[in-house]
Amino acid sequence: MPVQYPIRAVAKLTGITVDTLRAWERRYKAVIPDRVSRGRLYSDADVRRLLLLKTALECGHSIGRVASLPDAELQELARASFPSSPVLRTQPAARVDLTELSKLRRAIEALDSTTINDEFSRLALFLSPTELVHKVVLPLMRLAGENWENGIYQIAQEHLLSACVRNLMGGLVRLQSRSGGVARLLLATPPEELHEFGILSAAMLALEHGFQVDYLGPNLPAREILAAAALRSPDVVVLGVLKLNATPAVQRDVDLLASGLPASTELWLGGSGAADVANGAARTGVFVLEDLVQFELHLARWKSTHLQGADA
Amino acid sequence: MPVQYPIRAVAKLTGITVDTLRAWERRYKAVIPDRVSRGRLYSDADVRRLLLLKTALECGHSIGRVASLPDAELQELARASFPSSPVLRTQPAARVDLTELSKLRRAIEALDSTTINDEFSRLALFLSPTELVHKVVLPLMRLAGENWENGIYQIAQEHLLSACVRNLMGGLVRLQSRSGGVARLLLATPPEELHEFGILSAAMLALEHGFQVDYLGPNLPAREILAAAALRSPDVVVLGVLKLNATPAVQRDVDLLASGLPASTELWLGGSGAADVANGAARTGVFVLEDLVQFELHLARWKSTHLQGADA
DNA sequence: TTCAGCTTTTGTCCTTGACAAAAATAGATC
DNA sequence: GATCTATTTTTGTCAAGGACAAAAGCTGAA
Repeated sequence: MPVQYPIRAVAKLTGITVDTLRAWERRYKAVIPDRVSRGRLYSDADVRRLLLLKTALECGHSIGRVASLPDAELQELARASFPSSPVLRTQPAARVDLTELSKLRRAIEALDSTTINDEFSRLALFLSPTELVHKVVLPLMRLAGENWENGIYQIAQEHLLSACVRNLMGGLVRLQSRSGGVARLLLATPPEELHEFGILSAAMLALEHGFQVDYLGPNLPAREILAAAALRSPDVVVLGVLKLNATPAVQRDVDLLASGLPASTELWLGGSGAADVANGAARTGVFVLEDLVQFELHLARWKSTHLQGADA
Repeated sequence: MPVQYPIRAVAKLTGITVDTLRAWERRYKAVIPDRVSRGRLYSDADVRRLLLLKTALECGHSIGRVASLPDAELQELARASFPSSPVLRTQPAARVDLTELSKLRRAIEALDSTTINDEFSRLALFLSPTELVHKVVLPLMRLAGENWENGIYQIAQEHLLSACVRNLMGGLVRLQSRSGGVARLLLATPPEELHEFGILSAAMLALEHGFQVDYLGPNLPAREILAAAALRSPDVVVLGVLKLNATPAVQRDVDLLASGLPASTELWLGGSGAADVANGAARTGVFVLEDLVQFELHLARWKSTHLQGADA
């Protein structure tokens, strides 16, 4: 059941004027939407193609040249982000250029949310979700984390980047939700945690490994997390605990979770402060994962032990 | 020297489609812009009149009835129906929205972010930004706000809904970013504020009115906001101050902003606690806007007085 | 009153033609 | 060969008027 969009919706979706959409069709037959008695109906594939065409234009090509190219070539073209002449294209562009990241970095520093979102969606056009996570999002977040520690970034930058990444996450969630999902994870941090990056990165990684993710965000008291767990009945609750010296309040929150969650639900504690608070929580199914590498390993292990069949 | 706008700029400025603008002129001669060799040129007065017509429509009048009224009567008409909570007016509205909203409400209660995002983006295709804001986002937020006070909703629900609305905003930002926008707004709340809803709604409304919006999110100390303002050099800084009894800390933050911002930057304080903290801030360009209705009015006023800049 | 049917209103989409700003090309001069 | 100007092509945007369907308004009957 192919979803179809009327022209105005496509204009919204792609940011291309209705005038231009019609002109492209009339002159170059860039896309040929279905027609009903009154009006055009664009398919998902049409919209994707239009987005590709748009990025090609942004790379300096002219519509007349690229309008009739097949989709595959357009995709390739989008990879070559630089407006160099198509002939001189020397890079197979298998990986993301450093300049891409520096462009994003500058946008973050300048609090320029428009550019960040634009770049993200551009990259999402030709990177697989896996690549997107590993080559763009995680490096950026690591970088941001470091800069934060060095006092270069400020809260505003963290908020902004987090918001944009969550944006992206929304897209990934939609892709993932089709294939059933390996298992359901619920992620949050208790109050008093300074950063959202860690738990957000974890959420991205889990998504990318095919898990269903409920990302509740930072700053949630244990009572709330328990209530959410009751609603969503996840297989695992992941708690980000970054602080090294846990306050009694945080300790109590962790204990509350450990004892309040049903026995069938595992509790994973992530972050450098995780080991400290885990000691108090005597309970099976509690795991300490000090960094994202351990977290990812654990995800893989979980998959292999809890799944017999292969997944997509 | 009368600045004049081409039709597309007017469409962006007023939120009225180019088709509709032409139809109104053709059928009712609602406004008669100047003509040059090619295309219409609307004056500031024309734009103001169109804005008045639009508010008249939003008050339930039909275009055929009001199109030929003189400006003064339109103004009267808008004033007459505005003070009685124009947006919140329990309209006959659409019955469809009720089922839509209840579906969304269930999704929020169940913390089902996938469904929320899907519904939002689906609605965004068929509703104009105006409708989206007034008929979906604001009612939901109001509902959520109430339920929060009654203890039905919890922090998790607020976080989730805020995140999804921000997602939506991201989409609007991209659409709006094209033609420079009317003016640049920077929105945030100081620390200790409980809710993000108010300032988030304000951001949506501003976007919908064609302003460029930098949404920094909740919980930002004045120092950060000042730093961000230095980076983005906005025309207006909007600060959400919901709490009724301002703590000294909040008061100090507001004072810091009032004195730290350049003279050319206005400071708008929104929320029920705004009046309290504004007293201390002796400075021109400080405005107190107690609710979203006032905020929207102020936006419209700002547009009609400051409309003179060039556009792309 | 309420409700089914009819009429008017009104927003949106269509097509074709046109124009101007920008880009590309060609030609001329140093 | 390089630089500059003039001409052609490309391409986004606007216009006019016709058309249609969903919504709103209106009618008369139950």
